[in-house]
Amino acid sequence: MERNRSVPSILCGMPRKREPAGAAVLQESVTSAITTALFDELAETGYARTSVDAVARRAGVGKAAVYRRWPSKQAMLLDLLETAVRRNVPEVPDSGSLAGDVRGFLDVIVAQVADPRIKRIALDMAAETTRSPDLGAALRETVAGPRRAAAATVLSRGVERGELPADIDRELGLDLLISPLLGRLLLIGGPVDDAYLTRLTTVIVAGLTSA
Amino acid sequence: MERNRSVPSILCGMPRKREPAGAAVLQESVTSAITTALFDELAETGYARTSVDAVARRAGVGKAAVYRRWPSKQAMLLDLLETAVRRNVPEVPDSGSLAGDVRGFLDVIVAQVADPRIKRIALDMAAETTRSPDLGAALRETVAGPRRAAAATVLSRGVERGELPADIDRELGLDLLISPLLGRLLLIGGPVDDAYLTRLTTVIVAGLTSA
Amino acid sequence: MERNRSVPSILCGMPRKREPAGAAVLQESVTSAITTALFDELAETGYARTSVDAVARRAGVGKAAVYRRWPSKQAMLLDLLETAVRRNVPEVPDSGSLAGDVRGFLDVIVAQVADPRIKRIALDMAAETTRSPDLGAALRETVAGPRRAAAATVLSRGVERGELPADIDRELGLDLLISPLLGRLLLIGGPVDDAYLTRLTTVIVAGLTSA
Amino acid sequence: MERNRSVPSILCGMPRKREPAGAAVLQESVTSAITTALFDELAETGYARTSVDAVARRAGVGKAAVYRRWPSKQAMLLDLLETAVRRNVPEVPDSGSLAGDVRGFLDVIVAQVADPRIKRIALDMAAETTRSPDLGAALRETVAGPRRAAAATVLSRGVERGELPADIDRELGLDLLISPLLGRLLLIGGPVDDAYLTRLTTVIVAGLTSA
DNA sequence: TTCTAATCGAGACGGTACGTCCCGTCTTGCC
DNA sequence: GGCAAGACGGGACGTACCGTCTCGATTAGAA
Repeated sequence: MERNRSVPSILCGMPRKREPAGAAVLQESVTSAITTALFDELAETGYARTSVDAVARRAGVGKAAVYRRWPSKQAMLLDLLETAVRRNVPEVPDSGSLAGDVRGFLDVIVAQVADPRIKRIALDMAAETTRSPDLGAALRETVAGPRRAAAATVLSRGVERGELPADIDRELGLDLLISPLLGRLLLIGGPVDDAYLTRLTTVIVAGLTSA
Repeated sequence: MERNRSVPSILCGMPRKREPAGAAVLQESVTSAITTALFDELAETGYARTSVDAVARRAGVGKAAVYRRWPSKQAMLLDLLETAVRRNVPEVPDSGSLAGDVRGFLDVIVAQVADPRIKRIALDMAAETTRSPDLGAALRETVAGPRRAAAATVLSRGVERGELPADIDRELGLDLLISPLLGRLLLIGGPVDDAYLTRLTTVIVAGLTSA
Repeated sequence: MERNRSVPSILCGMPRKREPAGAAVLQESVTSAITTALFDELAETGYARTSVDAVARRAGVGKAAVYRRWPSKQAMLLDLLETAVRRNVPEVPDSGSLAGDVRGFLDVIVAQVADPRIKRIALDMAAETTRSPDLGAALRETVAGPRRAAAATVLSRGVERGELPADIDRELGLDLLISPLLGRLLLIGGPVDDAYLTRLTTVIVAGLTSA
Repeated sequence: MERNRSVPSILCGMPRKREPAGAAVLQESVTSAITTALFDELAETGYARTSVDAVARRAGVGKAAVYRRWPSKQAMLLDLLETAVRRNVPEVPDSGSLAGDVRGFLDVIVAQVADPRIKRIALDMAAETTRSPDLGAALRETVAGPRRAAAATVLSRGVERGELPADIDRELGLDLLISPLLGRLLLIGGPVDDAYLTRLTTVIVAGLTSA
């Protein structure tokens, strides 16, 4: 039942307790068949048009097997996003300079959103956030949290090195590191190539220094 | 028949040509009843859970009246967004300084996304963009276009005043003006108050100057 | 407005009185276009699937033009049946013998139901009769009445000639003349050729004589 | 799954084969709830105005449950008619005389058409027959067939007893037994009481004898 | 090993919404 | 006023999913 435990409790009606006596256990083969089918279905039809029926059919699995693992279509999607995103926890190596660290951080973000499926689900979830505050909180904790922590490290190193003032506005700094790139990647949609990242790094460093 | 003409052709099957002879005409009273009902329904139930049946019922209107105007639920929503967004074309007065113009521009964005319904629909549409490139193009033209134009004006004035280098990277400049705030408003979700905007203005100006 | 006068008042919500003063008049060309289109539509799609919209479209006529003439789809159909049926009022010439008259009467019935469209509408109307007693009465008066009158003439001549007893059961006699053939034509559906009619004439005469 | 098997294949898209493995099965309780609701609805509103929505609502059942059993409203109605009609297969006991057998046969017909719902559906189906030859064939086989067989028995017994000539025209004899009464019951609509049946028996016997 | 309980695929269940079609009425502008 | 065109409110059609529930058959832990 680790599966359901990985979904924040807000998102599940009630995570099963269980395993009392002569119990059976969710078969991993079934779980992974569903996961694969879901990813394929998402890639083909998109989130809004993905149906549980279709996923189960594609996985050669009964619908009940899906609902035994996740309490709803949304929870299933969310769990998927989280897993995919968790697989790539941002880890920004100390490059020795603020500019290097900033560029490293940007590269990590780009790498993570490179998969268009991630982009889709992320946007869908962001949209859903406006309806469900609980979901927003869950996402902020599991998805945004680790990323902001990594960004905070970049800022801290800058302060330690003396490249940034000690009283820098952390909140604004984090936004400056994350938002411009994320906004372009998810909302604006223009190309994000090496040159762009290089110039973006420059202006972010300038911005941070002035903050 | 301005109604359907206002929807980009990609979004409707085919905008009606019409008015051959003694023709009937979509009644404005019905259109506005539907629009009102749709906005109310969106506010109450959210995009995903808004049904055409419910909108028609609330408007005291037959379902056919809806489908006579828009070819699908999606097209209806989209047209709505466009209309709402078009009602508030950004107009940044010349404040005499780059910092003033930047702040003015940020204020306009905040004002437009203030209505949480706009925020919802905007995110839903952004999400849909990842599935339908045509839709993305339409949105970029009608929604993003005017905003980027306003931002471009801010940059131009800065160059004229000598506050910005003449060879400034326009693309990056526009992103810097738009993305950080939009990212926070739509994706990150923290508070955006006067103090935040003031500090954001500072770092943007710093960033632009260095670009 | 003779048109609507021909529909029994039971079938129309309220037959127009009209022609009071500076009145306009329904154009005969439109009426006949509708009639033709209706017949064609019936022949192609059948009663149940015939829609007023389709008839009007085929006639190149506005729907209102139809509803100006008949209060409902059903009334229109009924009026049509009545007209078609009235065009061919049964007229059984005195052949000089009971057997000859009976055969003549049967021939008239066969001729009238020969058109499969008449058969369809007749059955549809019979079916509708079970729901609407008023319609039943109207049909009995305008459709069945004249036919039973013609059959009654056959019986009367037989009595006059002395071929039938004077106290013959008229009701049963009429049924015997009409039902067997009508039942076969409309309900059973087997072939009705000359030989069949000859033999049927024989048994009907035998039956009548014994009544 | 006998339900769908009982519907002639012409009427259903394709009767389900089924029961491959641990399969689900249409629940009899639901089927009978639908059947009851349908009969009630027919009695109240009549065939043409009976809607699947209303039947499902009255049965406390989802619309899908109906469409899982029958492919269309029409097929459902037809299956119903067949079932109702099959429940009462005509069985004419040997009364020892032709007149007695004829009267017995007439009584059976009257009994079967006594339920006005049967009458309605029968006429509706007869009407539909003119549009769909396949339906006509199906009805002739399942509905008319057994009745004509029973009538044939009456004729055979008459021949055996020497009351009828051995070379009697069977086809015409069957028509004479069935059509007059059916015509009156379904098409003409006058009263059919004991006296009427008595006299009708007399003329039919006379007709048969002369055939 | 045997028992036993939760698993499995399959799919029926009550619902809700979809987008289409038609009914009979109403509206608009031309004649 | 009639006319063609067609929008109107209403409501049924048949389809597709949702999330739940029910079947036998299978499988795996506890006794």
